[in-house]
Amino acid sequence: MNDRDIYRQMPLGRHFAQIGKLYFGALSRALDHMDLDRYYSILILLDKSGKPINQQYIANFLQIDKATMVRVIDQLEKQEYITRISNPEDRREHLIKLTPKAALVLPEIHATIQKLNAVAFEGISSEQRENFGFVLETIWHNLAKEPTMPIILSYKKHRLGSKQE
Amino acid sequence: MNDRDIYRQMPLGRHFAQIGKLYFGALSRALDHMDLDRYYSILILLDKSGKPINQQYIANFLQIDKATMVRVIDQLEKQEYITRISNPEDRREHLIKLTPKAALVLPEIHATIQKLNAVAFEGISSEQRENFGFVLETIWHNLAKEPTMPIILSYKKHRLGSKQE
DNA sequence: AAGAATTAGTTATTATTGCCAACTGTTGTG
DNA sequence: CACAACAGTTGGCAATAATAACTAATTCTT
Repeated sequence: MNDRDIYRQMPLGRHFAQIGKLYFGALSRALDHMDLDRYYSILILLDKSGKPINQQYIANFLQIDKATMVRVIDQLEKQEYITRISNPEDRREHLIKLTPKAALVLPEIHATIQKLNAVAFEGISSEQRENFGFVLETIWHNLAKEPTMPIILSYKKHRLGSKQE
Repeated sequence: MNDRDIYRQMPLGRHFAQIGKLYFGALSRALDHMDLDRYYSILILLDKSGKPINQQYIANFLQIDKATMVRVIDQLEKQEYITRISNPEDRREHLIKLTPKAALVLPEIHATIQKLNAVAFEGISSEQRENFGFVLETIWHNLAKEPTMPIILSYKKHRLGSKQE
C-alpha cells in the first residue's frame, strides 16, 4: 500500500484534525501582526450576535469550559478588545461587549477568513461546496449523538522564531 | 442572527477541529477497554504498511515531531504493542514492528473505526460521501500550500470519572 | 581516506493548555 | 427564609508536545 492509500485508511477524525491545524496555522500567520493570539472566534461571535452576551453563553457556544473562558476574557479585556459589564437585570452575569478597538480590527479578521476560505475551496464548484457544508453539518450531528470521552483540544500558536521545516 | 447562522460564520477550521474532537472522543470511548490511550494511528499505519518502518517515517507521516515520537514509541513498546529493531542496513534506524499482541487488537480497532465512520456518514449518500472525500483532499492540498505558523495540536484523553455534561 | 555534514534517535527542559474542584455572590423556588 | 441552582472566579494540576542539545551511525566532499 502506498502512502496515499494508507492515508485514506486513517481514522476520519485525523483528517479533520490535520486540516484544522493547517487552517489555524495559516490564519494565525495571516493575522500575526495583531496581538490577538487566537480567540478570533469570540470576537466574531460577539460581532455577529450584535449584542453583549454573557460568558457562559460564549463558553457553551465555543465548547470551552467556563474557567478557561474567564482567562480568555481576562486577556481580551486587558488588551482592550472587550469590556465586562455587570448585567443589572441579573447581577450574576457579566455581559461581554466589543470595544471600538475590536470594531477596528474585525473587518480585517472577517476579510482574512473569507480569503482563507476561498483558498481552501479553490478548484471546488459551488455545488460541491454546498454539498460539503451539508455533509459537514450532518457528520457533526451524527457524532454529537455518540457517547464520548471528554477530550481536550487545544490549538496553541507557538512563539515566533521557531523554525519552519 | 441566530446561533445556527452565527455558527456558519465561524472560521472553517473551527468546524474541522470540533468534529475532530467529537470523533476522537467517540473513538476513545469505544476503545476504552484497551489500554491504548490513543495512537491507534501508529498501529494502523504499521499494519497497512505491512512492513516495519522507522520512527522518523512515522513522525513525518503523522506530522508529529520525532522527540514526541520517541515517547509514544516507548509507551507502545512498554505495552508490548510494538518492538524496536535496529536496522542492520542502517544502524541509526530503529525499525518498528507490530507484535502479536497488536495483531490481536487491530481487527477490533479497524472495525470500530469503520463503525464510527458509518455513524458519521449516516444519512449521506455514497455519492455525497465521495464528493466529500474529494473536497477534503482538495482543501488539504490548498491549505498545505499556504504559509503557516507552527501550531501545536493536541488531543488529550482525559482520565475516567470526569463528569460529562 | 580523513574530516565535515547529515541523519535517526534520545534526553532534558520548558511553556502552554484547559480541565476539575472548590469558592463567592446572586437569583429563583419551596 | 432556607436551599438549590447558576454565573463567574481562583488555584491546582495533569498532560502535552515543542525546542535544543546530545550521541551514534552514515554519507558526502575534497
